[in-house]
Amino acid sequence: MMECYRSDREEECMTSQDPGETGSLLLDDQLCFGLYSASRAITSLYRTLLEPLDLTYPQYLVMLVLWEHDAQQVKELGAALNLDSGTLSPLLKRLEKSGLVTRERQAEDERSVRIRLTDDGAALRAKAEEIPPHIGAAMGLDPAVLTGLRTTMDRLAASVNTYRESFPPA
Amino acid sequence: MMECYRSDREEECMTSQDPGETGSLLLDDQLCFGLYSASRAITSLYRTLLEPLDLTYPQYLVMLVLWEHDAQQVKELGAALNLDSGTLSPLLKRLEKSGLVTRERQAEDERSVRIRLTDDGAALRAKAEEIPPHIGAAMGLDPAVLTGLRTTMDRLAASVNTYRESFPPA
DNA sequence: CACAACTAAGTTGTGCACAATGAGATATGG
DNA sequence: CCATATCTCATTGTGCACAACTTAGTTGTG
Repeated sequence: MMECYRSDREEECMTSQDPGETGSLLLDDQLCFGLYSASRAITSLYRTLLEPLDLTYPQYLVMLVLWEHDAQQVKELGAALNLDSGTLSPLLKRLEKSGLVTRERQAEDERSVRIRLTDDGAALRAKAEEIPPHIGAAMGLDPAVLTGLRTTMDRLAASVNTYRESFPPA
Repeated sequence: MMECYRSDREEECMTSQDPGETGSLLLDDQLCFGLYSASRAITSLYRTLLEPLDLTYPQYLVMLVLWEHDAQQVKELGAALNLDSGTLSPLLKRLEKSGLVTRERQAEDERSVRIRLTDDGAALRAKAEEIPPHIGAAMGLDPAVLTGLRTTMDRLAASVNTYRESFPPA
């Protein structure tokens, strides 16, 4: 896939020779597609690493948030991860069924549900400690590049979201 | 949430002052999560931009591949996009139902199915030309950074995939 | 107080991703 | 030749994402 693949009838390689062109249907998606591919590759690695913990990557993200700060509302988890209740509600039910969290309606505001780690959920943190080093090793980037990349990603997401929210421009 | 919250047993705030530290549960995911967020933000923008074309982002990617090179096998599309038939088969059926592609079994090898653009599918390219400029504007990165980022993403995906394929290391 | 506006969470429906499995076609070795 | 392995695609099942909608609770106003 990184080389130009031949179909059975023609060779139209060499399309990538137009570096200044950011508006073509060829080049446009090379960054977006690269990002999309990299994101899927990382999720795939997490799938392998998280299999012993019986967690998916989004579930692991929720656990990370809770390990940092227990007993949050669904709304707060959503704000932390940019996920809405349509994604979180079923995910949290699965975590509850796995015995890692509890879900209880708040007495003071019956609309909201507070998510708390169970003892098992809190204990799982120890096993999770083994994961970050693998991720670091897998990415194989030196810390400076890594830090810069994180900043760039944050800015990129912010910029893209701003653009989208003010769309259409008219 | 953007301030440092304490866990229930240690205070590991200020970890971002430890650039060599790639192994904590706090820091690890800041890059992976940033990537995941950026990828979703971009997909979300594509959703907005692609709505008039009645395409999803993965469908658009398939169309991009076909616009570059028509009449490919499912297997070839899969190689180009790193997607398997479990994802592509239903997606291609939806594109067929939309009238953008045709799917026909090859006579010379009854196992394979060749995907071809219809006239409508080929014509849609003109409308798609309007999309890349929006993406470029939304990302707001200068071309040099953009090119570097693309290279980094490719290397990252490759590195992560290599690591995952040779896992467990034993 | 009544009632509209708002909010938090859940539900429904669509469409990826991906593992696992299966069916049918083709290639290969004995 | 024929048994078996391999290949290509499709199917099934699970779990995100996300839009659109619903339900129930809360708040603000006249």
